Parts: sequence; C-alpha cells; structure tokens
Amino acid sequence: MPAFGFQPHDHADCIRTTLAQADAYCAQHKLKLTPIRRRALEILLAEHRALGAYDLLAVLAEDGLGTAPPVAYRALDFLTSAGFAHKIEGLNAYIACAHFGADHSPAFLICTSCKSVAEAETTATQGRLGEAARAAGFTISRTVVEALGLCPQCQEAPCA
Amino acid sequence: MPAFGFQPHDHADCIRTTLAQADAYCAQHKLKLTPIRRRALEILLAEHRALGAYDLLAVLAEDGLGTAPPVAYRALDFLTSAGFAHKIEGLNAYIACAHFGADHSPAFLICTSCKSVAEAETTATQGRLGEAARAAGFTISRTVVEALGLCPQCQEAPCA
DNA sequence: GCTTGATATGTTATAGTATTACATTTAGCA
DNA sequence: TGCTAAATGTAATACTATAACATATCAAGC
Repeated sequence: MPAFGFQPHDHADCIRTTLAQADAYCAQHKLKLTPIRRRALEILLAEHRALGAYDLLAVLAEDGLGTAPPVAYRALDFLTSAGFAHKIEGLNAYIACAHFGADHSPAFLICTSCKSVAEAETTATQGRLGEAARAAGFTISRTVVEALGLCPQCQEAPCA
Repeated sequence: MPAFGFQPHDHADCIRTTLAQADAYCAQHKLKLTPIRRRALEILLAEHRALGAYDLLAVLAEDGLGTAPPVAYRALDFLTSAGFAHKIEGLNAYIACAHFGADHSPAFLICTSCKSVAEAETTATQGRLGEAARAAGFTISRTVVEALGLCPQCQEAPCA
C-alpha cells in the first residue's frame, strides 16, 4: 500500500476522488482534461512516488496513447500548469498533487530509499525564504522546497 | 558589476578572498584543490550567477584543462562535496557558495530575468519543512530551497 | 629509491532528460 | 460551412549526466 504522508490510506478512493475533482475543476475553468491528460494524471496518482517523464511515457505507450517524448511532456505541462501535478526538481520527476486545486507552494519530503514522496502545504511568503526575499526586495513567483532523507519505515528497515 | 544578495560589492576582492579561504580549507582538511578544481571554482566565482556544467566545461576547455564532460562534472562533484559550490536544482546549474566553509542548508533567490542568484543561510530543521519532517517522523539529510522570481533591479526595468 | 595503493585525469561511449519544429487533426464558434 | 485555436503525431535534435576503462600522479611505508 502506497504512502500518503507516509501513512497507509484507502488508495483506490484517493485516486477516484482526485480524478473527480480534476474533472470538476476543468469543467469549471474551461480546461480540457483530454484522454491523454486524464490517463497521465491517473498514472501519476497510482503511486505516491515521483515518476520520470519517460516512465510516464512508457505507460502511456502501453495504452496506445503516444510514443514520442512530447506526448509525455505536454501532458505534464498541462497537469503542472493546472496544479494537478508537481515537478520534483531534485529527482527530475513528477508527482500528482496531494492537496488538490488551489494555487499553492508545495514542500516535499522525499525518501531517498523507497522513493516515496509526501507533500506538505506551505506559503511562499512565510518562513525564512520569505524573510530573505523581503529583505532583499525580491518578488517570489515560484518556490522549490524539497527535503531529501529517510521516511519512518526506511529508518527502521534500511533495505532498498 | 555582479550582484551579491543583489547588492553591488568589490567583486575582485570577493573572488580573491574566497579562493584563499578554499586553499586554507583544503590544506586543513587534506583535500586537494588541483588546478582543474581551483580554476573551476574561480570560473564559478566570476559571477554571482549559476553556470551550467557545459558552460563551465567550455571555459575550462579554453584554458586547455579538458574537453570531455566528466572533467566538468568531477570538478563540480568535488566543489559541491567540499561545500565550495551548490547545485541549483531548478536550473540544472551550479554556483559558487557565498557563505564559505561550514556545512549548511542554503536557500536561493533566483532572478528569472537576469539569472542572478542570491544565497541565504538557513538550517534544515527550522521552518515549515522541519516542522513537517518532525511531524512525519522523517529524517532530513539534504534540503533544496529555491525561490524563482524577480530581483529588485529587474522589477524596475523588466528587460532581458 | 621502489613498490604499492589511493586518488586524479584522459577519453570514448552512452544514458537520461527535455525541447524545437512542423505537419495533421480536432473542437468550438462566427 | 469555414475559420481559428488548441491538441496531437512525429522526427530530429539539444541539453544534462554518468559508466567504463585506461593512464598518470602522488604520498606512505618498506
């Protein structure tokens, strides 16, 4: 069972409700959740882990939804622009958003052993980064906040 | 004149003193600041901007210090391991450390217009990320904290 | 001084990540 | 219907990074 904040949960429900929310959000904002885009989101949602663009592409290819890299990158562009997914810069990988809907400044806890990712909610203007920005007269448009380390499970059992 | 925390400063002195500190640190810790490594640091120090590995390699090549990618990546590995440089994950680029010497958890303000980078000092266990980690039982080994936006100069004059 | 082992460098090839460019198709709308 | 914008198909290429292995350098101990 995948982790959510490193906690077990009803993952089938987790996928179902997020897709439903994405459908509703797109209807409301006149965005098109096309078959490729919807399937890409579903694939990312399948695990609370970050997937590489080419990993995503491989699954899309199995489904006959495209084989060339732009297929995956376009879907990821859409999903990240809409706030349905995030890029984990430290891994060059992508993950479904765990706090659906609104614009937000996510922060990630990334387990370097099992590759699980937990998403925490933050705001760009809080904390030390916000302080530093205000002091420097710097205007933040996007933040990348990632912590690499070991999740509770992997601290106890340090196997791969 | 390059920016330092987006402030003008004596940059020649900034380079000189940092190289001297690096020499001293290496002597003290039995690390070898070989010609390639020293020149790589000098190149990164030349600007308070992030350079791609291949940008660095191009300059090293001009100096006859190597032409193949591993030359640049090895130098960068050494410099980042020693704490003399950091990787900016959001840009896949590298920058000389502005707070020399100690282990630290840097945070960066990155101007998307002029590509200047300012480095702020933080600690991994403070702030909201540290809170989230403690709450989840997660052990942090490394943090990536980057803010993309506009520096004071580029807010006023939004040219490239 | 010589040997040895560890570290550093030289070099080729390749893996992994991402974009450009342009042709074609589809969907919404005047 | 015909127009326009958005989405998709596809080939080629650019950018980022590492693997693998040969060679060279250097310091420690004999």
